[in-house]
Amino acid sequence: MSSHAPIGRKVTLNDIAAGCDVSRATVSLVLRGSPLVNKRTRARVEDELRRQGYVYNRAAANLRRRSSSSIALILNDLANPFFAEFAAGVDEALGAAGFVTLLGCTGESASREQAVLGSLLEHGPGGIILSPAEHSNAHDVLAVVGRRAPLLLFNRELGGTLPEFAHWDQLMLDNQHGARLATEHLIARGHRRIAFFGGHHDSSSCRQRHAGYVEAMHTARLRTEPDWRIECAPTRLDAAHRTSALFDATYVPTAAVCYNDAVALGLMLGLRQRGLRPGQDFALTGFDDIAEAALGMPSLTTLSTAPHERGRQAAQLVMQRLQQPQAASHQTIAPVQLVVRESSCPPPTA
Amino acid sequence: MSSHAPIGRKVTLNDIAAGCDVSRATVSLVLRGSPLVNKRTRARVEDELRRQGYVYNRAAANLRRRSSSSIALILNDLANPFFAEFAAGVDEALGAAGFVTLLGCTGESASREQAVLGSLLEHGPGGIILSPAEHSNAHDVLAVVGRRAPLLLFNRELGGTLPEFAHWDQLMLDNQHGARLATEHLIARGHRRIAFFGGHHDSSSCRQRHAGYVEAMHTARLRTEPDWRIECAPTRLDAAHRTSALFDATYVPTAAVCYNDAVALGLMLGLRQRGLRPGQDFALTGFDDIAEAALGMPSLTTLSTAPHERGRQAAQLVMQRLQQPQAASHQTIAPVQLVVRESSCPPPTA
DNA sequence: AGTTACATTTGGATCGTTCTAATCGGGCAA
DNA sequence: TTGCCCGATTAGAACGATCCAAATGTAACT
Repeated sequence: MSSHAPIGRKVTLNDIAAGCDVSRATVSLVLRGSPLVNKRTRARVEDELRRQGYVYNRAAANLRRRSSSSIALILNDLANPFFAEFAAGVDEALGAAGFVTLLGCTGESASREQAVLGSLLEHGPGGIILSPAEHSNAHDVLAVVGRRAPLLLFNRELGGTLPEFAHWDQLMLDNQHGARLATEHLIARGHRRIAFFGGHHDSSSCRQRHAGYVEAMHTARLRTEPDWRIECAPTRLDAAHRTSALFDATYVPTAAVCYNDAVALGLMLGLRQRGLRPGQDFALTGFDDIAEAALGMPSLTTLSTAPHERGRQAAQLVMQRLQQPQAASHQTIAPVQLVVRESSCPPPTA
Repeated sequence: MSSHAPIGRKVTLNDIAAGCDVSRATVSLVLRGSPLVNKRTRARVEDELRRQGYVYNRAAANLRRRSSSSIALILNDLANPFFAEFAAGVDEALGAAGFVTLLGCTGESASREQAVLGSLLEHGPGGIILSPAEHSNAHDVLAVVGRRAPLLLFNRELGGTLPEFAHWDQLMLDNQHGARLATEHLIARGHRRIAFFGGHHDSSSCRQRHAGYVEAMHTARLRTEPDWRIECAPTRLDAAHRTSALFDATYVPTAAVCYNDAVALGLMLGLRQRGLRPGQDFALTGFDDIAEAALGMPSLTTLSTAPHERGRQAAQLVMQRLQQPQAASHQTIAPVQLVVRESSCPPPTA
C-alpha cells in the first residue's frame, strides 16, 4: 500500500451550512435538487455555494450511499487506434451519464491485467469493461473480480471455461460473418486461390475470422490449402516480413483475406518490396477500417467496426447492467460492414 | 447530480475483525504493514482477509486521510495516435506508483473541457494533466480548477493570460527547434523554396513550429513568401485537399515543412493525385513520428517526440509536484529528434 | 382554543477507513 | 508490594456526505 498525496483544505457542507445559517442536511437537499426545500433558502444556499467555491465530494457521497459513479475500462493496447477510438467512445457515453472512466492498460500482459484489475477494484467501480490481454483466462479474472462488480467482456473471449455462476456480459464483433463477407467478395471478383493472412492461432478473434473465411470457401466449393494460412503478429512490421510465405505455397494465391488492417497494410508493403502492386497484381482485404485504410495507396477494402460507436455501446451495456443487476447475462454481437475500396481487384489473369 | 449504481454487500474491516477476534484498528494496521502488530496476529488476520475475499476501500481511506490516489488525465483528442500513446505512457507510470488514471476526453471543445474538469474534480484527483482543447483559455480553466489540484499543462499553451498566483507546471515539446531542424535539413539538401504546410494559425504549437521554420530560413538568408504558408486542419483529409494551394504560389516551392505527420501523409496523397512522386519530385517533412511514418511509401522524414515516454514524464512531473506542493512551478521542454527518411529528397533540378 | 394538515428543516446515526490516546498484561528493578 | 517500561492492542472520534425519524412553524378547520 503506497503513500499518497495530501490535499489542501476543502470547503465542505458544514462550511456552507454555517455560512448561511441552515443545517448540513438542508444544503445536501439543495445540492441534489430536492423539491422539499423552500425557494428562498435554496437561493441563499446556492449563493453561498458559489461564494465559497464549493465542490461536491463524490467519494464521500458514494461511501454513504454505497453507490459508485465510476466504471473501469481495462484495455490490452491503447496505442492501437482501434482501442483508442473505442476508449474515446466509452468515455463519451459514460461522461454524458455522469460516470467517470477509470483507465487501465495491460499491454497484453495477463499478469499486469491481474494487477490492474486489483488496483482498480479498490476504487470501487460500479462496473468493468475489459478487453482481455492475449493469454488472460477466465479463472484468474474471476478470482480477482468475483462478484464485486459486473463485467463486460469486449472484443476477445477469455481462455479457459468460466464457472456457472459468473454471468458476464459480452460485446463481440461479428468476426466470422465479416471475414465471410470479405472472402465472398473476393470470390465474386473472380479469385479462386485465396489465403488467410496474419493473426495468432490462439486469439479467439483470429479463429473466428478464419472460420468465416473457411465457411465462404467451402460454400463456394473452393479448396483451402494448409499453407494458405499464414500466422504472424498483428502488426504491420511482422506482416511485411511474412509476405514471402504467401509465395512459397504450393499453389500461389492471387488474393488474401487479412486478419486486420495493420496486417493488410504490412502485406501491401511486403508486396511492393517484391515488385508487386497491391490492388493490381494481388488483391487483399483488411479488418477494422482504421483511419489509414481509406487513404492508403491503394485504399483498402475492409470491414468497418465503428470502434467509437462500439465504445458508446459498451458503456450503454454496462450502465444497463447496473440498473438490472439480476437480469440474465447478455451477449451482444456487433455487426460489421464491408467497405469495398481499391485493394480488392480481380485476379490479373481474369 | 445524476443517480448512480448501487453496490452489493462488501466485506469490511469490521467483518475481518469479527472473524478473527481482533479490533478493527489492528486489521487496519496489518493492511498497512505496520511493524507494531505481532507476527502471530498478523498471520491470523491475513488468513482471514484471504478467506473472506476482502478488498481495500480506497475511497473510504482517502476520505479519512484526506489524500488522493488518482490523477485526472484530460485530453483533447484520444483518437489521435499521438495522444493515445501519451495516455498509455501516463497510465503506465501512474499505475506503477499506485495511482489510478481518471480519463476525460474533450474532443477539442472548450465547453466540454469545462464540464469534464468539473466532473473529474468531484472525484478529488490529486493532480491534473491537461492537454487543452483548441480554444480553451486560462481564465476559464482557472475558474473551475482554482487551487483544488495542481495542474500540468501538456502540449499546448492556454489562450489568455494566466493570473500571477496560478503557478501551473508545463510540459511542452520543443516545437520551434524541431521545425528549425527539419527546415535546416531541407536547406542542406539543396532546397531554396520551402513552404510551411498545414496547422491552424491560432494553435500555439503551430505558431512555434512556424517560428522555427522562419528562423532557419532567415538564418540561411532565404526568403519566405506569404503564400508559402498554407493553413489547413491537422488531418490527412484536409491536407490532401489543400495541396493545390502549394502550386498556386507565385514561386512554386520544391519542398514543404509540414505541421505534423498527419498533414504530411495527406500532402503525399495530394501530390500523387497531381502526378507528383513525394520523395522524388517534391520533398517534405512531418512532425510526431507516428507509427505510419516509418512504413509509408516513401517513408517520412519527421521529428520524433516519443509520446509514450512523454506520458511517463508527465506522470512523473505531477507526482513530483504532489510531493512538493510549494515548489516553484516548472516548465519542461522535451527535446525532439530529427529522423531522416526517404521523403526529404534533394530538389529534382539539383 | 384545540386539532389536524402540510411544508420545511434538522439532529444524529451511518458508510469504511485512519488516527490519537488510552489500555492491557507482564517482566523487571527498587 | 509498588512503580515503570514496553510491546501489542483497542475504543472512539474523526473524514464529508446521506438518510431517517422527528421537530418546527404556519395555516386551516372544527
